[in-house]
Amino acid sequence: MTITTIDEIGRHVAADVEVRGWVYNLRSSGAIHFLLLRDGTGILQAVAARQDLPAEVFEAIGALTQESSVIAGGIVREDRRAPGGYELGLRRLAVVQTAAPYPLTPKEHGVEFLMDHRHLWLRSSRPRAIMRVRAEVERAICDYLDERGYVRMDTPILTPSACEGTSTLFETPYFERRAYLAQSGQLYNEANAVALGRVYCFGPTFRAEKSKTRRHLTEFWMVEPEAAFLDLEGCIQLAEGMVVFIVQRVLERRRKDLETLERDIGALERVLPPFPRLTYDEAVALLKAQGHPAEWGEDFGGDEETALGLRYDRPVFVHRYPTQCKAFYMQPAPDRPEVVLGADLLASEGYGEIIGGGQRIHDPDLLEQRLREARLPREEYAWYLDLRRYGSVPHSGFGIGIERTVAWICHLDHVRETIPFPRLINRLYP
RNA sequence: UCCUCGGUAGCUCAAUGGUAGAGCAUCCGGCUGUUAACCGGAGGGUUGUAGGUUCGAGUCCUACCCGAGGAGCCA
Repeated sequence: MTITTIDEIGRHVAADVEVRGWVYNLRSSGAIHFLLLRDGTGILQAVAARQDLPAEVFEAIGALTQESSVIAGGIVREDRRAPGGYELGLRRLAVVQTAAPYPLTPKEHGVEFLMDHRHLWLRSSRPRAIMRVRAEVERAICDYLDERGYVRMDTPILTPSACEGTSTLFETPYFERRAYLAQSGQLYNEANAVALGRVYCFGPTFRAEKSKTRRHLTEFWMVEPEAAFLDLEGCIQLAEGMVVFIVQRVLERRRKDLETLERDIGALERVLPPFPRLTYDEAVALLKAQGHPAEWGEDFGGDEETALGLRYDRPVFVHRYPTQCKAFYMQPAPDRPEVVLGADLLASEGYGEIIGGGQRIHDPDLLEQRLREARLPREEYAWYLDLRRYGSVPHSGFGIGIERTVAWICHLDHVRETIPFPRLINRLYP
């Protein structure tokens, strides 16, 4: 007798095995019970025939409730009538716990109810598939960067300054002072990149914006690579290679989960280099031609990002945004200071921005000037300015949002399904 | 903060201003190959909250609360 998981059940045909898991569903026909078991790796039909089991065990199976935990033993056999092609002919069954009436029935539920029961909802097929894709995306990103000599250096979550930009931060007491939850590892990454050459951080970020849209969370995860001696072109190539690598890896290792989600796999298979590139100027012209009220100098809204992303069958880079709508540290183009050497990557199928980044200012005088123009307190940035005083070099980096990337790859309606316990403006429980 | 839509049984939803119902879930019974199984029966309600109009309000009016979608916002 061997203990096995459901995903490996096919290796044990005709063997006596034990499966440990939970009751997903029970159908009964009087003298035969069909018990669907799940164990986190898959779903298996277990069949209990009256003649094969002691009467009390047969009765106990018939009385099982959804999500009761059990240890089931029996003979594995192939059967075309069974979901998945294999089933377990039950010989033994021990009930670990009989579950109370389970709130999530095998019927449709509304968003609010599901979100209130997120701790239970995670047991369902769809969230399980999404979580496996998310884990694969995270691992692919780390593998891609590790293979290219990038060193993971985690940046602080508690930070002293509230004045990094226009975004609203979460504030928290810090002994006798105040601290703020990080909205990016960007600035610290730049210090790290000068120390180790190529680095990345991978952590949660926090934004206290009152955004209520399908692409915003207040707590989300970002990977941010940063490299010394990297220009905008190198930065774009690094980002393009990463996105292609992620998609290929998910297609290779998590195809079953994409099928569970009924994802159009052909659309993902078309995500190959080179990605189209538009300058911001070209993007504005295209949007105007389509009737969008895009004005030069304004950042794109959700509708504009969606419209641009829908034009191509793979993600599109938009680069050289107006200096006025981007962060103070973005490097102005040498021949055209009204635009910066930055690029955003807009996902295909209308999913909007998944990557933002570019080249940073390396000239100390220019950085001081931009700090003044942005009315940021110089003393808060003394250490950041130091990076330009001691061996400053051109450098670049970008941030990729995990949740938006997973939502795009899984083709989900909302980023809240890409993280186990999403934090939204009106959602802190569970 | 603004706009739109919504809140009825544990869940998903019905109900011309006139007796609050169905499916699923739960409980009882039936069925030896079920596929969100099926068949029969039972229990289950302060219709988001507070007012108002009316002979009579789930339904109409006002305010508030909660949720969804979107806008603004979002280095």
